[in-house]
Amino acid sequence: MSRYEPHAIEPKWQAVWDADQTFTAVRDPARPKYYVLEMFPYPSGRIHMGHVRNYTMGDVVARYKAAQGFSVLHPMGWDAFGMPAENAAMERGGHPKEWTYSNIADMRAQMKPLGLSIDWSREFATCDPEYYGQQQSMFIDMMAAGLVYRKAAVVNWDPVDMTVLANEQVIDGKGWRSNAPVERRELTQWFFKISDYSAELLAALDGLTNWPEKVRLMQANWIGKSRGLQFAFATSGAPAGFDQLEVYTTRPDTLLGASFAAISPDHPLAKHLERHDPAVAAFVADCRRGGTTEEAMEKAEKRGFDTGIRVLHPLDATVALPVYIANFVLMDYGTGAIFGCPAHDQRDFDFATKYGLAIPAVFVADGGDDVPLTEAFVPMKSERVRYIRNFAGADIQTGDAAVTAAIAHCESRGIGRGVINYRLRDWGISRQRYWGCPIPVIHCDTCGVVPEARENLPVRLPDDVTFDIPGNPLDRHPTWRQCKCPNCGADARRETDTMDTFVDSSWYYARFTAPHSQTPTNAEDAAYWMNVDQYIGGVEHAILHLLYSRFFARAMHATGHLPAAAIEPFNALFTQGMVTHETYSTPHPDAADRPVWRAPDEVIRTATGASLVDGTPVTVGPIIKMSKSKKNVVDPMNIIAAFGADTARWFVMSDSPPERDVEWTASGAEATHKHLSRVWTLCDRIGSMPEGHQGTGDADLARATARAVHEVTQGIEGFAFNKAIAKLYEFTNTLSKANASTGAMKQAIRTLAQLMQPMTPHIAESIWAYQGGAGLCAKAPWPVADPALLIADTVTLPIQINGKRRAEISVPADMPASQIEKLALADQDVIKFLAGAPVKKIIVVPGRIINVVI
RNA sequence: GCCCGCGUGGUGAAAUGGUAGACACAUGAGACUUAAAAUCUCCCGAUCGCAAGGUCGUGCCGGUUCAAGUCCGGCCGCGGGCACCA
Repeated sequence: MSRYEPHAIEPKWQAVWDADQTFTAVRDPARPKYYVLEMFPYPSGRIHMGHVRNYTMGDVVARYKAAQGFSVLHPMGWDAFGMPAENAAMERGGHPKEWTYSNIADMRAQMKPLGLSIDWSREFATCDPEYYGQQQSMFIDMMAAGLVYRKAAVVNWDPVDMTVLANEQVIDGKGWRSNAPVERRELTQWFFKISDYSAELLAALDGLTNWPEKVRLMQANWIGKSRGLQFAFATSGAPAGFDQLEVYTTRPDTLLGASFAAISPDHPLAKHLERHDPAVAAFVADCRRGGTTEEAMEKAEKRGFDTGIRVLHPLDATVALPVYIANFVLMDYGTGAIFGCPAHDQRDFDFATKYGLAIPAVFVADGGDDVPLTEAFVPMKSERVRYIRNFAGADIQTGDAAVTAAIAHCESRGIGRGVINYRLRDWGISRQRYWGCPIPVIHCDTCGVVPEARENLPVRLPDDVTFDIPGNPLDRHPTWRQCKCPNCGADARRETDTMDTFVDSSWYYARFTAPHSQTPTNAEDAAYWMNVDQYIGGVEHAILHLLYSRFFARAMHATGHLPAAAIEPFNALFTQGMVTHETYSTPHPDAADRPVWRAPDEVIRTATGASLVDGTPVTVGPIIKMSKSKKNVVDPMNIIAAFGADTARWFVMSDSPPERDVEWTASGAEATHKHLSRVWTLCDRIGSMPEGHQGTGDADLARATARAVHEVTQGIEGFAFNKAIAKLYEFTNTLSKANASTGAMKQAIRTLAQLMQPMTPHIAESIWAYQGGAGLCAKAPWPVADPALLIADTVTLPIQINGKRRAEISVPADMPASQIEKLALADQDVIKFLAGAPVKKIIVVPGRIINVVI
């Protein structure tokens, strides 16, 4: 062995693993399986440090589990559909397909040098027709199972680009590309019936005990279960067919505070009135202007239109309430109609104030008076209230009990019923885009909307499209739309919407179990490999991707593509933190408030400050997620070129716990490289020890080795890679100072190589081979610590007097507490501190501590 | 507004209720060198002290306990998620 040269050893071992097919996943019924998956990347063309961290984590788990004897599946693929490819085509010309596949080739080439234990034979991209064809086939199955439907839905419409925009693409109410004011437009869209599964998706969260609590909570909030009363107002003056108005409320206890009713502009009654009354039409049209984004909603002033219709209060038929069309009432929650209780709901209060409606209070703060309100009184959890218009029971004080009593009371009087409502809405998957999976349906004038025939799948995207004009290229393609109805054979038109790319990523984990199957999945492979045992990715996917995947697994089970055991596809989830870096900037020559961002490799960083090469002072800014816009990115390729993959892998796993953000620093990367060099030198030194060398430290070294094995194993098992690495530092330091026999030293460094292998596989293989390890380190069984060696024979116990540490004694580990007590009280320091004071109590925690209380 | 999480040295961080700061980064001192780099060694929470050692110290205030970074209550600060959801 000479110097540590990662560039020599890393490609060498990668070639060895390739030739050996070390990481090819094999369905082996004799062994337990382990499926580890990292969220697959979008092929932007460059890998970044976040990828390195994510895939290294997965790789540590995969390599560790393989060493434990599991049959491991660790695949990689590409989430390859989506808008960036179309944007690139619009900006630079070219074709999304070429752009995407060339990016995939680039990124694969950047990932391979990391030495990840991936089974590349299972690789696919979601834009492969072999993949999206299977997706189309499942779409048709889901249609047959009643899980797909079409309905008109309101979308953000960019009138210049003639396209639907996602909410994120609407900035200040304008299209991000066209800068044109976005309109709300009603389009007929395809939906998945995820809401059928609301209750189940919520209830099953309880079983996901190996998911972060935070993610489960976010999903629960997203599904948004609420309990309330649904009842019908009797109307007067309403058009025929609208003699009842259904409303939903979570606060039936405030029913006596009703002063108006309001319906959504999209409510059937509003739509009916719109057709007959130009004033209503104008108001409703006005409501529809403006985007559907959060900001647009928040800024929108509450506005209403009095329809002239009245409803009778269900508890007091002498009270008639006006019915408004109101812009703040949502059609797709509850019934699209509400009763307004201004005294106890801020929105209703604002509305009532604006339109001069009554504000009758139902309750007041306990001890308070029924005085006119200046804002809605919404009691906090801790506040007690006194009902002044209580209809349901005598001494109801808390919200929940009041609601329960109110529901029971109303039900007993025949007014409505208690219902459970969910916030979760059906999943709209239509996108008016080219670069996505075509929705495999056909519009026929006689048969209506029918699924494409199976034998015609995949419905392929046409290659001859252009992006020089706005709109969906599939819409204006000269021939692609034309087809025959699979039902009657008449001329028909293809659907030109494509699917949301979240559909693609909702089942890729299942496809990895049989990536070349002629059906979406293969029963034996799915049964063997599912579920994903460990899923790893960013917390930004905590809601949508993971919820859609949970729904999709259920839908795949319902349509016979996954076993019942796989309806929760991810047994364990880990959400890793981001890779961050300092930001650097210099003043802008013209605009002082606008900094010029500087990349780390332009900046010379010292302990006290930073400057450019020419001496220009640089402002060191906050440590934030690496991003192109702030230029605070370090290209993994540069790090690999400078120090090798093992250094990059070790560094991203050390110091910070994996769920937290990790800051990339140049000094840290260098220090990691130095450490690996020291390990290399140590290996060299041990390798050149004379054969029969004897030392006095064999027993100590054996104990240190056992402890290292134990603690590194625990660290990896518990996703505490930073702690595992700290133990490896400790063990390396111990080993380099040890005075033991040649055989013991060699044994210890082979174990060190094995323990390092999940993190730094290349240097581990080199050490393993050099020190006479059998076969590949990657395939060697994980070391097991001898439990006898983990127990120390003597322990040092601190002695506290009244909780303050004053002395310590060393005793045999198995000494009984009574004897430790005597020894402690006989200790010179203890006697000095007691100064003759009587001992009230003495606590001996064996192996831990002694506390003397005086 | 609602729901969650987090506050420990100059820095990243450790710590089944039981010796706070393991491990590492940075800084400083030293060895080697003509010199530098590389490498190696040592110090490294604050404060008093020549030292031995003492006192204080995990955002702030209080509580439980023989013992609290850890448990409980109340503040302050930071971060995340959701949000006209009736």
